[in-house]
Amino acid sequence: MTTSATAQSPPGLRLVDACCTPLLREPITASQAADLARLLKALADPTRLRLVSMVAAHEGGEACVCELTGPLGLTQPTISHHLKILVSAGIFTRDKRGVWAYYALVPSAMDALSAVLSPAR
Amino acid sequence: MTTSATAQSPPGLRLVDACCTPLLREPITASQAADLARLLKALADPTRLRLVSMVAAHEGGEACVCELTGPLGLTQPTISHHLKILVSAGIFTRDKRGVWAYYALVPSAMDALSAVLSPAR
DNA sequence: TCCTGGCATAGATGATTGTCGATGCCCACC
DNA sequence: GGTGGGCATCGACAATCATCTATGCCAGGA
Repeated sequence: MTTSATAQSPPGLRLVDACCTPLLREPITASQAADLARLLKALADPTRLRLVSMVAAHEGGEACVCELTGPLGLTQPTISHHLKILVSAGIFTRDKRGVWAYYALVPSAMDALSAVLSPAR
Repeated sequence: MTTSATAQSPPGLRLVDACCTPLLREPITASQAADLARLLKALADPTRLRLVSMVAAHEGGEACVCELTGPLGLTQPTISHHLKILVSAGIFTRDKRGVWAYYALVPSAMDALSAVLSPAR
């Protein structure tokens, strides 16, 4: 049984707030800009982009920390730190099974982000 | 005649590099991650997001600095600084006409970014 | 030619961030 | 109950960043 734990914030909530306002259609408000900037800031790092890419492409769509530390050439605490940021932003989910912590992508996250940034139709 | 000036880097070049690699399809390389992170970092700021939104929604798709300083409540040098970052990232173009400098969105920029972030089809 | 106004640059400063080593927690297995 | 390993947290440090004030540059009008 999967005991999901340590939900630091409603997953993807501020994402929904930032979403659905086309960005290029009309001037966004200050708070909308702040929310969207928080989400983009979580992605605007080479290590975190590689984490997203590796987890998404991994078999089963999930991976544990021990599988991510090696290829990136960074220490385990650093990887854990980046993963925490991605979870807080609503991009990743964390599922602790036994000793291992499995991280997986929230599909709607990248979907919504892509929609906000795409030119208004 | 529009005398475009101060092209600090090939506009949108590193954007094309980062583009066309779906991110979620297969693990991206370190240099691809660095390029994409540079682009995202240029957008991951509330002020710059509002600038993008305001310019895109402005009539004619362009705006001069004097039209952007007021609504944001920041000083003119700060706005110029953010605009320079957006131009360097290939997101904005700069066109100096007489005393005024007009900034406009590079359409393909947000297009490409949105495509990279969208789930692989 | 001398102002005036729009914009860019320079230098400084406080805040945020990415990374590390050290350590603590918790689960599973002897 | 003790032990080992996977992972998170803590504290520190260097680097980057967003913002400001002061100043310089340049085009257009008096």
